[in-house]
Amino acid sequence: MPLDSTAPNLKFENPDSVLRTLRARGLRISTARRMIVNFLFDVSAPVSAQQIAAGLRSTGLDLTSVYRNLETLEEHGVIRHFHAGHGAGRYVLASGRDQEYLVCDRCGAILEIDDRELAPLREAVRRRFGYLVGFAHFPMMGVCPSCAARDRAQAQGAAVTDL
Amino acid sequence: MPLDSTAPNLKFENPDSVLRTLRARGLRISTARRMIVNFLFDVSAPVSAQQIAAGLRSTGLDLTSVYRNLETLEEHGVIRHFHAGHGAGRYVLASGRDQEYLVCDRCGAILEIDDRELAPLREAVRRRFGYLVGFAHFPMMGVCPSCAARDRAQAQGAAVTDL
DNA sequence: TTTTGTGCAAATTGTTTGCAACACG
DNA sequence: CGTGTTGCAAACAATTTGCACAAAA
Repeated sequence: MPLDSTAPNLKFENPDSVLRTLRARGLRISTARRMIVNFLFDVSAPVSAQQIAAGLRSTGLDLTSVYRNLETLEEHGVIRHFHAGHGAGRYVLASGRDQEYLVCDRCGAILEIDDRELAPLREAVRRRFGYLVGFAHFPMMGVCPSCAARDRAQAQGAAVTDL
Repeated sequence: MPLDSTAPNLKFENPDSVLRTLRARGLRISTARRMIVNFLFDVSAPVSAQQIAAGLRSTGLDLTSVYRNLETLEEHGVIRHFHAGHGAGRYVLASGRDQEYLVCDRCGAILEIDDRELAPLREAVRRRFGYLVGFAHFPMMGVCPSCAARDRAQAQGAAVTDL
């Protein structure tokens, strides 16, 4: 089980199955709720509350309602959120799998990783330092392959220039 | 070299050596500056701007000045800062070593680690995912040994109760 | 005396809260 | 119809910025 699990990590095929689940759990299906769930299905990538509100601006949806809905959706296990470095939290639909993340400091690229892939790494940290780490809520931050390549190219250029 | 290195990572024996360095770099030694440097030496632990301002409240030091000084001190390589999960950034004196951190989600405990100790781990991530990760600016977050022990104790108690 | 640095007020970003009106079931 | 939800205004926390004044060198 992942460290940050509070609510169950459910999996949904489509927006309606999410809404039905919410209904079954005693929540009402407001238009705001429906729009947010649809939006998350459409983008199918981690987005901020602002981005959701912006994407749904035309409908007059309020940022506050976005935050409140994200909170309830997360409580009921249909979404999750994590923090990609500085800046706003990112919300994603639950996938049924336990995912952790690798985020690029430079370009913001997000690499989703099945938590089993990082199990050896977490285990190594546990053995060495006694900490039970997790990268689902606070991802590992670093430089992605393409930014690293760009860095190397620049270093190369600089070296030539330096001659 | 650590990923987040911008300014040199210097090492100082005492507040005055810091101040002399700053002076040598053309900065003025204001009372605010001196107090902040002294404070960082006194606590010798990662602290927030608020904590610094609070610790020096009696002197009428303004939070804004704390932030501005921390910024210049960092630019000149005498301090560093990192983000321990939610909440305010933490500032520490530079140590001459490259350090990374492990932070407890629950109790906030901070474990300082020489970056060489995490080199194999970073290397494993690089090989497997291509990302060059670092834990100096965004530490690994997890549950520290004592919180984990407490969790286990509670689980034990719950299990007994559940009978 | 010339900059550099300071305090104070105000703006910014991300997020939360209080409350009256509203609408789902 | 009743209570879960909404929008709006306001509060909040962390941090930044503008500006006139103070103080190092």
